[in-house]
Amino acid sequence: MKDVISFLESQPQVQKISVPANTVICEFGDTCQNLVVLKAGKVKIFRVGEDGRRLTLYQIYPGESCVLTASCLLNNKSFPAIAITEEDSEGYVVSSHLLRQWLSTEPDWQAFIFDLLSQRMGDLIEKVDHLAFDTLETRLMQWLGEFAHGTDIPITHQALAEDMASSREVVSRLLKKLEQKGIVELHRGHIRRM
Amino acid sequence: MKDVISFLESQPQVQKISVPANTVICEFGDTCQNLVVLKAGKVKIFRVGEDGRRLTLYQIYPGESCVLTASCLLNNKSFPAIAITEEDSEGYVVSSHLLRQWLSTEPDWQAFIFDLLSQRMGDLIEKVDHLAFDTLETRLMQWLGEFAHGTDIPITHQALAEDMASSREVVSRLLKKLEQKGIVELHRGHIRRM
DNA sequence: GTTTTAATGTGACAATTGTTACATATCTAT
DNA sequence: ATAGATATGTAACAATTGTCACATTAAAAC
Repeated sequence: MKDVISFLESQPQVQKISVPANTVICEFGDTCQNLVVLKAGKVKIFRVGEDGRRLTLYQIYPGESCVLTASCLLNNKSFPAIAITEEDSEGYVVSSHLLRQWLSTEPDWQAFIFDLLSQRMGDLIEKVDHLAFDTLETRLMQWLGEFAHGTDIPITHQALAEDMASSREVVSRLLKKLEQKGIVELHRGHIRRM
Repeated sequence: MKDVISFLESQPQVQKISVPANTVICEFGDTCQNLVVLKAGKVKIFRVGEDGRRLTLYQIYPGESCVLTASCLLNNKSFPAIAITEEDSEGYVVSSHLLRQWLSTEPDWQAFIFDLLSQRMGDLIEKVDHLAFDTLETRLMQWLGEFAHGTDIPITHQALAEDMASSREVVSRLLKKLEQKGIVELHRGHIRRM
């Protein structure tokens, strides 16, 4: 639930960990040993295609944890993506053993894990949906739509393209189109929703 | 685990249900009341885009259950897809209440549910991956590759196209290409892997 | 203030996928 | 055997996306 953090704080077995920004936490194929619940910072989980193109699967914010890690731990699979801190981050380290134990003994922990799993399941289905049915322009608008009107969204076209497994030129082109429609204003390094 | 069926058989509270082939079990937006564990038959879960195009998310075989339903039940969300029986099917009906209760009291049930969740999570990530990085031709080959060489795969181009959110003509065209490469043999109503 | 670096703009063209509009072939029912 | 009905083939064209090759511009570093 929302208060995993305070629960974890109260557990003496649980270690804290700090990781600087832009650090690879999990490589593709890694065997996960622990589940980390994020206390502060931001982590991005993405896949890399054979040609190097990337696709962001989801991001992890404070109070959340990585569903893929949980899935790996619970099924002894290897990590099927890459995880990188986008900001200086800290979190609580929960061993595979504790994860399982608490699932039986701590209803709140169980709820937290289930919430995690089904939340991300929904995210992934949405992602599948957008990839299968929507044009890149629609997906771009959808991405931008997650920010409030009048917001300066700090992102480069390159980063946006990587997020969507597309290329910079295509994203630039489409953004220009959106600017002509009056939906955004383009500036170097940031995009403003109108 | 593998023996949910015998576990469920031993529970007097659990009702059985039979559904004929090609019946819609869950509509988009439905509120799920029960989790059904499939005993026999086959169920397909798919999304429908605005233009009517479909995309199969996954299929459910005996001994399995619908992860989306579980996710809905555990988080009180509405069903985000459509479920249809592809064959005459029967299953065990587990109420939301029992589902939760057993999660605390029955380790095997807990394992079954977690397995379900993380298995499908993996499937969805694969699906995202293919949609984002692979051409339709690659996806077709991958689909066909799940069958043994020399197998007659009973499917029409139309059905294949629907499965991949594409159109019949494109699939026909690509299949022809694969036939010329000697990868498949095309016949009316079935495709033979070589 | 120049220089350097990073970000963006753009045109031309290729590849993939979708659409339209039929033709043809193969099964099924009578 | 003939008449639907269903499945497949295919050509021509449009739309979307990707790629290449640069030009331009804004910010950062010196």
